[in-house]
Amino acid sequence: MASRDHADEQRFLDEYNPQDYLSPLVTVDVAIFTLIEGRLHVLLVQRANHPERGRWALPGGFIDAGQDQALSAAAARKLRQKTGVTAPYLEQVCTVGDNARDPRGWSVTVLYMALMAHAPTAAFVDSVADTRWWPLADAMAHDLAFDHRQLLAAARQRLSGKTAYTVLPVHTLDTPFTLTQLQQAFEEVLGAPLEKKSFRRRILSADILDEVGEAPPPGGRGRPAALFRPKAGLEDHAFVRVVGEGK
Amino acid sequence: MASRDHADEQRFLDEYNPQDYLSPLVTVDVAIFTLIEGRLHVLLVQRANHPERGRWALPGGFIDAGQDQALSAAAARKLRQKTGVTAPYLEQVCTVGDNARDPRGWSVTVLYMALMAHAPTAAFVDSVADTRWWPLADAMAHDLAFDHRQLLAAARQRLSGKTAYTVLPVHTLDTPFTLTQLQQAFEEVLGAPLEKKSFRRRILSADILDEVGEAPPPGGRGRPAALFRPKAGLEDHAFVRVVGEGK
DNA sequence: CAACTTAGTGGCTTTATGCCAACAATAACA
DNA sequence: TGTTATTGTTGGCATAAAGCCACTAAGTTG
Repeated sequence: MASRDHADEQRFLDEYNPQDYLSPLVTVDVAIFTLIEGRLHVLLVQRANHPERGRWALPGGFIDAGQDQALSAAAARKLRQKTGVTAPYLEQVCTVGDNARDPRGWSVTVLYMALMAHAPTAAFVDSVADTRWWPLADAMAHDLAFDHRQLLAAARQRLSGKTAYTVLPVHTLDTPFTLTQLQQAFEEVLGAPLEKKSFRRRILSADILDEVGEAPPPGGRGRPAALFRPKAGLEDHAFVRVVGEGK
Repeated sequence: MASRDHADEQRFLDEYNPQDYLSPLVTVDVAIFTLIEGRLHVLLVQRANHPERGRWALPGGFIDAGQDQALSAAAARKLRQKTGVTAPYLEQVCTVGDNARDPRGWSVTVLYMALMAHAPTAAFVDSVADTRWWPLADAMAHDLAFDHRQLLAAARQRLSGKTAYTVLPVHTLDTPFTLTQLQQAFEEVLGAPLEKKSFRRRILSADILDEVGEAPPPGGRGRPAALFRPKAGLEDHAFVRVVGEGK
């Protein structure tokens, strides 16, 4: 009976033709964030094809059934094509699907968020046509393709939300970095100032950074600062309490 | 030029035929949790069709382009069909997609998690064929269809993770409830005992419940307990700190 | 060496939770 | 009508992690 059922299933699969069923369009989009001169930026691409040709949009597109083993691989591929980066911080944010967001009909997009340091990507991004880093506020104010404005807002919210109890902004910095730089990254992401002593105590007592030397002070003025490098596995670290509830 | 482009796009859309493009299969699955006699249960359905016929699986299936306006509507529909419940707590968990999870080829599933009280659903669920509440541990130990074991694990993890800083388990109880019942729901979800005083202080000072009377003690023994009903908007409440870090 | 600038710390306050013991309200029972 | 058992509720101090603010440290510039 089990084997009978198995033969049954085999026959079903042999006769199965994907063309017979109409699936929604499935895309993957990535909101790639970085810090440039201390400000949050997001990577946008000007659409070369219909629909919404000419509009700026999040990098993304269809899944390549031949190339992509899984959704996250598809997201990583899009990201690699636009930035050259192969191992960024990459996290799934959410999936949006309905019959109105794309003129072609029912469509589904899986949204990812990525973080990376700017310096190593700058040259590559410059070389990719119709692709550039936008200051986040400008991007949010702009009229993006499809529902990408909402997608961007969702990614941004995930970023700040998670920054409250993790060390996500680490991934937007070049290593090594100083604690002041890290704090500024947090402040930019959270959109609010943090208290120096509390911040340093929180980060240092979490034991997630290795001290790796000293940096000359920025602008040549002031005391040199200790440099740190993230320890392995720090993306898993979750604080028991949220940061920045004072004032 | 703008209108030229617009006409251009119109022509593109007129000529667009979805059949020309091969999209992955898209399904929506829902992990529906409830408490029965204090223990976490999940709703499973025995598959009536190939593939994986006869295996138990999470309720779910294809999007109905005619009926479903959006992904969340599709999830709500599946849930309504199996439980009769129209307004449960429903949250998107994640989306899994690859070329190996379904024998028919590249497939994507959007996983939702739902919470509901048991009593109002019991009769309806009983009346639906091939559908029943499984104790969570049994379900996890069972050989479910496709990758539903992993999906179930992901939903379960979201549930306990979020319970640490919200009041999610409220949605698994009939209203009104006592604080002891709520605490027991938390403990079952978290898999660890909580301290009575801390728990009560935390919940009460959050000001998210309305006191609505008194309940006779369970089993007729002991002091009667105050009854509470959740205030509107309590799903948004997030505590600044995680619960249950002691011992 | 004084003035300025940025990094880092001391130490007290505040907030939220952990912990444990006491107290309160009911039912069953002697 | 106590007495005991059972469950709900609260008091009060200890502890953990943050907030706050002033002060010290280590450089540069002139």
